[in-house]
Amino acid sequence: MKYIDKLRNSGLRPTKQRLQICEVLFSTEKTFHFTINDLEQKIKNKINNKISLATIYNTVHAFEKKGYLKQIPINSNQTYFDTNVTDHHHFYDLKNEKLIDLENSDVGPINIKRKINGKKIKSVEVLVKLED
Amino acid sequence: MKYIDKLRNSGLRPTKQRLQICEVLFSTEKTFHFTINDLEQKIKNKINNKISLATIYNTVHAFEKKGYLKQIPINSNQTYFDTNVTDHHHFYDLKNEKLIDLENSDVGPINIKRKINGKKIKSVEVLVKLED
DNA sequence: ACACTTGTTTAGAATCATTATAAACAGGAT
DNA sequence: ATCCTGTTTATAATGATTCTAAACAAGTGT
Repeated sequence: MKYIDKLRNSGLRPTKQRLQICEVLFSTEKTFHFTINDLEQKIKNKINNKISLATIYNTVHAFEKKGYLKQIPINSNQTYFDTNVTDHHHFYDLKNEKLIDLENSDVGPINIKRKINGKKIKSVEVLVKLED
Repeated sequence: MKYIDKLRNSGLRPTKQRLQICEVLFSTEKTFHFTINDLEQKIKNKINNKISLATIYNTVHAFEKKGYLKQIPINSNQTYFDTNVTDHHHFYDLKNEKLIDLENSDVGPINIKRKINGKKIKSVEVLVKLED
């Protein structure tokens, strides 16, 4: 079962709650953006039972650390996550405060010419802010 | 006096406190990154007298709206601002939680091929995360 | 110079996302 | 089944940001 692998890989035991979180995050083909609150709501809707915020934060952060989720760099009062962990970027519509995926092919290769001593590049993320 | 213009342009009256904030933000040739707390400290050091946080937030946000300051899109518990409002990008060193400027010429032109109906691009920002 | 209106500053309270706590509970190895 | 250790939970603590409302200052008109 792939959820169990994801959890074990993230250093987490496969508990009932965590499997339910996985179900919400990873069962659909379509990827999506979410905040912790969005996720809490989705879980409440899907199963008929709430999972405490502490558990949700905990699990999401473990997945993020292992690369099963990505944080989207944006200044907002809430942290946004993405279930799409492939290399890609985002539009951010300032008026609606909505994120839109931007495929890598829509941006073209980004070649960072400068090097920082002793550091390697973990990710390159482009945020395109939109206004009316 | 250019500070007065910046303030008036941002819809703010040039008060003593706001001029002092301007002095800290815009008097040096060298640009810098800061959080609201950093700024509060800098002000305390520069003048011998504190300015209330409400005033600092207020002024910084007005400047940001007018483009005299830029928010740096990054997920952190604090919001980062940049006095460098030219087109440029950032490295973010995950270990030290430090930002480093990345000149446009070190990234090369970024051409966003996809268009969103009725929206125009306000900014394109690249964040390069660094690890050891 | 004075008074008046309206914008500003301030300290402190309120809010809200996130993190910490510690007690009850559950996995899973033996 | 037992035991050890990790997990869940409700709730409290934290900390950045925003709100509030009272004291104050700018700028205008007299």
